[in-house]
Amino acid sequence: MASGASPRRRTERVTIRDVADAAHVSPATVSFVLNETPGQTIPEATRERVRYAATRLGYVPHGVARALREGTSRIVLLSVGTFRGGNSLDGLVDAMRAELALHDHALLVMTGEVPREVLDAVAPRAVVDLAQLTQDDDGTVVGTADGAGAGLSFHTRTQLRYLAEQGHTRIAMAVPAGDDGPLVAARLAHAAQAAQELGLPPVTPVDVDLGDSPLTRCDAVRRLVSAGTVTAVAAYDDDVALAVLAALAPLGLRAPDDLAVIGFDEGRHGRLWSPALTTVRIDGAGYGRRAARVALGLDPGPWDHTPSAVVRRESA
Amino acid sequence: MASGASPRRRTERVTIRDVADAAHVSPATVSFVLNETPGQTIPEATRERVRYAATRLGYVPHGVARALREGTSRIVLLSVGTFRGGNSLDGLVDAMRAELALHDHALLVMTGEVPREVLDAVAPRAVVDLAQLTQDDDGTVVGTADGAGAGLSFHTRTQLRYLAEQGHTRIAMAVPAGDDGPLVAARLAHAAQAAQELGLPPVTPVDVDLGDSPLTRCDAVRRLVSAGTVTAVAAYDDDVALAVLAALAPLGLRAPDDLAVIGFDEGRHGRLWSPALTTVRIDGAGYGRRAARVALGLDPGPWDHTPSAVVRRESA
DNA sequence: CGGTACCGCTAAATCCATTTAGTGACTACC
DNA sequence: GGTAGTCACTAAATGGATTTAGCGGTACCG
Repeated sequence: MASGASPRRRTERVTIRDVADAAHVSPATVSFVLNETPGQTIPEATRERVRYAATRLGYVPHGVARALREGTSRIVLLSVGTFRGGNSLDGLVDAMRAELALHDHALLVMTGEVPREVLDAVAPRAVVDLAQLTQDDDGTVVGTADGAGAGLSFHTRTQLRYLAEQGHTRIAMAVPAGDDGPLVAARLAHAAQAAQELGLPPVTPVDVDLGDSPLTRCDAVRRLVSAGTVTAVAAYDDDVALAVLAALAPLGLRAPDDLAVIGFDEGRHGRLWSPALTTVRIDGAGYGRRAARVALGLDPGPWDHTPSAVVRRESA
Repeated sequence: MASGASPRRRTERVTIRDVADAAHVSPATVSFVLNETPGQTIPEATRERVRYAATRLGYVPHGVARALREGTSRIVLLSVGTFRGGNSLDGLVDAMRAELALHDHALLVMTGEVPREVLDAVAPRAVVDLAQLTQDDDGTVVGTADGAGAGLSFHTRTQLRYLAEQGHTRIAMAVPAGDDGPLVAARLAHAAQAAQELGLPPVTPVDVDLGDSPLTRCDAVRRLVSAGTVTAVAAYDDDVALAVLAALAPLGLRAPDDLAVIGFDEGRHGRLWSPALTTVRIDGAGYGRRAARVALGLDPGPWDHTPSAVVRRESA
């Protein structure tokens, strides 16, 4: 059958059949060779023929066909949600990509929710949600109790420890107003835990309005300072920290003397500010590698993150 | 590996065959009805049966299978340089998504280059590069001269016009040092063109180092000001503008009196600065809609972007 | 009445890689 | 000699939707 009379080449695509024909074997054999399928006994001479033909023709397996057969594509989706600004994300993505590449997978990074149509068309091997990943409680998902969650809590401790070392004990944590996402909750929880471990009194949560109203921001900060309840603010991230710094100036206050401010997950703007923002630099690579391995169902291996470091500048 | 449980778990997926059986027709008929394939004569009674069965069973066509058959998935890939671009990107993405949804397509946003494996696994209908519209029908690039380019040039003119209205004639354009990307080149070209149209002398390009070296930044800015060659700076984007502002302070200079500074594509930080950054707000929606239509091979229709607006604050 | 046109629908091919079941040829061992 | 086992490889099924070719029937035209 399949009378070779009319090879209707619709596409230019080189298929496994082309390789098979060129190497004088069947498509099955080609698949076995190229995938190094275990349990097949194929002499080196044949393997060589197949590989040579594949290379010569420039054969690349059709990802879609493979996905149909295998059930999922060799893609992992990373959903970064509304995660904005943190520089550690770059490192995380790079490391994740590298680790996935070792296992013949690719990484697709998306912002926000993953729409069903995308899920359906891409059929990713796994979906990693950054929010879940960083969640403390051993998630249903990729995060494990001693995994990323512990990592985040670790970095929050770094942040608070620095303030404590500077002599601060009455500390607030500034979080973006109106954000009830899991990341905010996680940060507050980690702060509470870290405060306890460091022998500090509980941190006060403070909402900071990141919107267009400077007045609201100033209000929140004024209340903080005038009440004299706190001497330092650990911010949710660098953006929040900058908002706090921006609110200080019109009040005639200045960091770090009137209020020490430390950011988190170093961004690109803190450096430019005056006073320059002291913050915490997080190396995302460890998380990335780990997330990749978990996503593929592999043993994540030992925890290997680089300790977070305080970037000491002027604001704290 | 780590499993005795049968991996042969049949998927619960409802296929077109299930719908066909339930509606007592063939899969072909189901396909015709659900896709409203033109040229088929199917009585309303049958259509109703099919649609009812599909709804009742919760049938969703398998994107991968469809992509295999059709040659491409119903996904359009948008490749952006970086997530941290201007805010207009949000509007652009939203509008693009909406327009694509009208045609039963989904949008996938990626940072940076699209790796070949992803291209291969997703088989997108088209790839849109933010810097240059490209279509991936057969790998050919279909950048349109009056595409995003014309729009960008329009906004650059808005930026320069504002400075001209404030009485400035000697103007520099600050671009990120070390970035030789197409966007930078385009901005400079547009600025040259706009200057000519506005009857201004040519704008001076200035490299601004966004890296960790404040000294370099200050140098560049000092040269600008002390030479007295320019009185205003139009920045490549808000980040560059902030870097310029940050360089002014240690020199004892202040915007807008010593040097007027205007940003571009309003970001989130300019508002916080002192002096607050005057910038240009761009509505990305028009571009998004257009990009979507071009990607699908439809008539893009007339330009429908909202005119860009100057966000007047303090720095210019 | 023969021809044709259309209606309503279906069988089967197609897209491409993977994988199961198996075949023919050969060797090994009792 | 016969059974078993290995080797080297292949045919065919599989995944699910789309689409072409076409079938049996009715209606209409000349």
